[in-house]
Amino acid sequence: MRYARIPDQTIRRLPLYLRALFFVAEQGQSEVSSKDLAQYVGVHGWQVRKDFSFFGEFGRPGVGYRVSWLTEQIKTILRLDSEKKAVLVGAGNLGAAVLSFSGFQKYNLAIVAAFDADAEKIGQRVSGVEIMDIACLESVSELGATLAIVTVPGEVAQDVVGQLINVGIKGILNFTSCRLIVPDQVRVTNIDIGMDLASLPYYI
Amino acid sequence: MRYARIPDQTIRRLPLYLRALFFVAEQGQSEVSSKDLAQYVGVHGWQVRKDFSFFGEFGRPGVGYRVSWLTEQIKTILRLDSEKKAVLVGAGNLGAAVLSFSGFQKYNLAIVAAFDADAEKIGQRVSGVEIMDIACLESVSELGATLAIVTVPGEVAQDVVGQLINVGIKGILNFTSCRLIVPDQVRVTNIDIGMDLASLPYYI
DNA sequence: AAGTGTGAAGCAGTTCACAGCA
DNA sequence: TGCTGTGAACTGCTTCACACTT
Repeated sequence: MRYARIPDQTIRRLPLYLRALFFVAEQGQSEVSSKDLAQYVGVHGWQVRKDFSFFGEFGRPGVGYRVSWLTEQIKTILRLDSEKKAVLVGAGNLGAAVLSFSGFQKYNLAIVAAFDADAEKIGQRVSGVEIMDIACLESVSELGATLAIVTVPGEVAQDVVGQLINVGIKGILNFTSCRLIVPDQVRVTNIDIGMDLASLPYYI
Repeated sequence: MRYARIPDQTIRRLPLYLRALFFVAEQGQSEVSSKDLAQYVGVHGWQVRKDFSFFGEFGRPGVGYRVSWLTEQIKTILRLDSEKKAVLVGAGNLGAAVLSFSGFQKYNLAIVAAFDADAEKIGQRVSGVEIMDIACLESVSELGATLAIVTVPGEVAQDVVGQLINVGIKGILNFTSCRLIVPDQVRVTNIDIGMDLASLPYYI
């Protein structure tokens, strides 16, 4: 099944497997079976094995998967084998909370700069990252950042995103409740806290 | 097609339609076509019509959908026609950012209390919500809250969630990077910022 | 003329069952 | 014996085409 077209759903599960592998490694395990890995992710063993089978033969029958090696494989597939740089735009409450978040490192991600329009905030440091003037957004290309986290007010989101694309940003994590219009080569992931909470009552 | 079993994917799109309807209403439109609504959500018109067809006949041929009426229908389906109460646990950076978020109201959601373990924070008010001692979590049942937002450190997440379920919480918005183990009647939505950002490099 | 509602076709992802390997 | 890898069956969602309504 190697080298076939990879189902989108499989790709979406890979980060979950990676997170589970971090957890398994912390427990001190060096081998893990598809069944155990599946349990941490909330799927079945056959789903795990099928997903991996699209990329090659990762495991050893009768034994399972070597945790460290599998981790590297998935990191490589997800392009997390080399460090990726991200910038944050909008250093309000939510932006500052994201800057203080320490969980990016294990994915080889680094926030290298933050931007805001508020003169009060410019020059200040939040969690070791200096807030720069949003008018200086062109410096993003020199920093080599390809990812952006957008935590600005909704009214300016589309405008900011247009500028980000101009300076070479290819992936956007959008915390505003606006649908962003971007060219095909740019990927957007939306996190809409209000909508996510509003999705729950249906199921209860 | 009315009264058939509703596809899960359809349910997941309903909050997106609702958000789009809020936007359309703000523009002052009172009617909207499936094609226009689809554009705001990023799907095709036939998808919108098919989704709505599971619930009944919502539109008028040649005209479109009445914005206000359709909004009410979707709110009813999603159980957002009456106010739902939520509590927040963990008033750190991220928790405070969520408390200051003003986008819950239009979904008929209200954060009625916040909890933290830090004695320094207890008694303080953040965005009009008083921080209470996490030891007093049982007061949640008196408040009538059924939803919870969990922004505590990962190490205590599972423990906190166990307590929340004991006091009647049925839906959880989980911001920690831990998989929560909950009974079948409890629904969890996970937001893992690190993992979400880590998903982007594959596509670029 | 414009736009909805839906049966049927097509496609993608999930699940199964089991052969094969350590 | 235990666990992986995978063709084949199955399931469910998406897409289409068009009859029907205003």
